[in-house]
Amino acid sequence: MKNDGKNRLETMIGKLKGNGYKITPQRLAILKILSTSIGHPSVEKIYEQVKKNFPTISRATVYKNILVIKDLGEVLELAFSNDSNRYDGHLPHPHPHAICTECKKIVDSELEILKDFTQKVREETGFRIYDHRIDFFGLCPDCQKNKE
Amino acid sequence: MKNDGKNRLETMIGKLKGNGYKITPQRLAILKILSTSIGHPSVEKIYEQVKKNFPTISRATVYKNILVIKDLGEVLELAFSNDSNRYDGHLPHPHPHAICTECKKIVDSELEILKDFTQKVREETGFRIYDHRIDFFGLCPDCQKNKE
DNA sequence: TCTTAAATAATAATGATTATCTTTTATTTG
DNA sequence: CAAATAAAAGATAATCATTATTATTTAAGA
Repeated sequence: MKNDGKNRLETMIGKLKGNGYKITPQRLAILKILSTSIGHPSVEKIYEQVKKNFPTISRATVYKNILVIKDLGEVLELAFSNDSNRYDGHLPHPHPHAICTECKKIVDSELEILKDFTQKVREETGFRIYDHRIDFFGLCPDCQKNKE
Repeated sequence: MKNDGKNRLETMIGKLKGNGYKITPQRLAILKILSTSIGHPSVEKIYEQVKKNFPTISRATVYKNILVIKDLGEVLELAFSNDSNRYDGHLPHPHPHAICTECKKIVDSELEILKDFTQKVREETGFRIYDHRIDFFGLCPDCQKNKE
């Protein structure tokens, strides 16, 4: 059973309060976006969104809030070297993604064989593994159509 | 049967010549390092190495050469957002890696189930997939020992 | 050997993210 | 409820790997 945005938001707020963080209006606005977005927004996207209600907000505020929420394990950061980071506050645990190289869309994936996979890597390399990053790159259905 | 460094080097040189690129001493030195290293060196590591024989070499030369070789598909680039890129000229096709978060060691992995994995993502998302990036993060055996 | 397009080397520019610092504000406590 | 204070916001500067630029040098074919 997946958490809906409401529950995610409450979880996030609870975690922040429990760790002594204040709930400011700007922070709340950022939390709302992170908890409800399934499109893996960038800082810029979040900034533009929040700006509608808080015209004086600074990009730095968005960055700092995301850092706090990330450190509490409530948002997954997908960092790219040549593009801005993208954030998933809806499914904050590592999971595979399909990334469209054309429109930069990012789609979640849930794969059962992932556990076997991790176990195999463990056996093969002797690493103690505690995180992963699995991205598949290609064309999403929309962009495939547009290329015809 | 894996290519040894020698064969890899010859393959790279052939591809460069075949595409009208000149073989300069600096370029050759970079090719040699890329073709023989199994440790996934960074630009800085390559730069320091080449500098021993070519004290006046510029970092820009290393960057530009890697770009050329990468565009010819002869080196795999592993880009990180908070760390320098790392390069694999030994196995230039996408494959899973185990990355030590302590010492930054990068170990190759060959996994058979990868094909099933990719097929599953294809079915699940409708993407036309042509590339992937699979990283497992953790502690390598050496760093596990040092933590005891 | 000469020619010329490409490569090198030095340096400036880029751009996302982080750091710094002052002002403002959420929350606690008397 | 007001005052105190620690944290957050906002503005702006700094960072740092990578890319772009430009003048000089050089590999390789004629």
